[in-house]
Amino acid sequence: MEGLTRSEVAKQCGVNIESLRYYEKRRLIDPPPRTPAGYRMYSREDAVKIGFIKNARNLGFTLNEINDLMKLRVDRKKSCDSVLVKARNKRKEVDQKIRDLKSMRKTLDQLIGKCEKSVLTNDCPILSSFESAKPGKKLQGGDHGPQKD
Amino acid sequence: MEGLTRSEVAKQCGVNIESLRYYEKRRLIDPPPRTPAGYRMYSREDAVKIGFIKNARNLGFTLNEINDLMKLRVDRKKSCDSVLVKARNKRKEVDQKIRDLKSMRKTLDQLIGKCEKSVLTNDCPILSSFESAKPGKKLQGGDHGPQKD
DNA sequence: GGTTGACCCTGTAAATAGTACAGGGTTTAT
DNA sequence: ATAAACCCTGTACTATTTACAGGGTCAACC
Repeated sequence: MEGLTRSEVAKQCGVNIESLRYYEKRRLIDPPPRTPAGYRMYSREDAVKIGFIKNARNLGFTLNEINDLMKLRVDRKKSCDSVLVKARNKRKEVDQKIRDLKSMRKTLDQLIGKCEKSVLTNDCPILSSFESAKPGKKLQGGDHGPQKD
Repeated sequence: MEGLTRSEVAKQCGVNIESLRYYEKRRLIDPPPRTPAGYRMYSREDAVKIGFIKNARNLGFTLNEINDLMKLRVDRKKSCDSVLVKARNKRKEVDQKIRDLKSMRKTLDQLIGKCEKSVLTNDCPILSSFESAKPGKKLQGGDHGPQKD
């Protein structure tokens, strides 16, 4: 019987053992086949999927969004259109996240630089990391409301 | 009485009204002063802080991590050393997140490209987004266990 | 002054994501 | 055969966020 046990997958992917059961319950992964004793046996593809989930979660995607991401594939049955729309939206989100993180990194670098030169600052410089969400500026039309499928 | 009400801050920062109470309970923000009737009145700095929290959450930081980030400042009282260590660690985390997101963006671009050309395929290209977490490769010594402060 | 609607307060409960644990079975090794 | 290290299930807990019920306050309008 080829396959990986729960703890093996968990170790390789850096997730908690229990999360695997949770992802199964949430239907992010298919229920893996079992050994005669009832032990789950994960395939290599399962492990890849789980690694992906772990990373995407770490980047702030919800499980629902991750499910969407994983369903993004070019399917013979459907036209590409819905996939394209979703992929482009995700791309925009990812792009914004990168910009925000770069901004944060820049701020951290400045802080580190000051620290190395022992320049004292009592205010918290990192708070000004995000130009995009600075309050006091009215957002025009940029409604960040709940995103639907 | 100068200040912003709960709903004003929530609107400006793009957070749910109720989150403000939660952040107060979790001590990420100081309890704001109240009007005679007991209404919370947030300062501009509160709003900046809340906007920061919102963004950092969106990037996958936990509230505890965000609290750490907000406490990063060069203080007369303490030596810079601990700040330096923390800032550098955060920088590393941020850097890794950027790398992961870039990898994801690349995959999305490939998917979009395929989709635009209507190249039909049934496997899910997005799963290969994260080279950094590819299972099947033994991590040597790189224990990604729980990160401590 | 009274009423209405939009706001605020509190406490509590739900939903999502993840973890922990109890009570028990299985595998492996000695 | 017995101990250690796994696995199973169900359940219950944390963290973060959101929703709701029951009630008070404010501004406007008649």
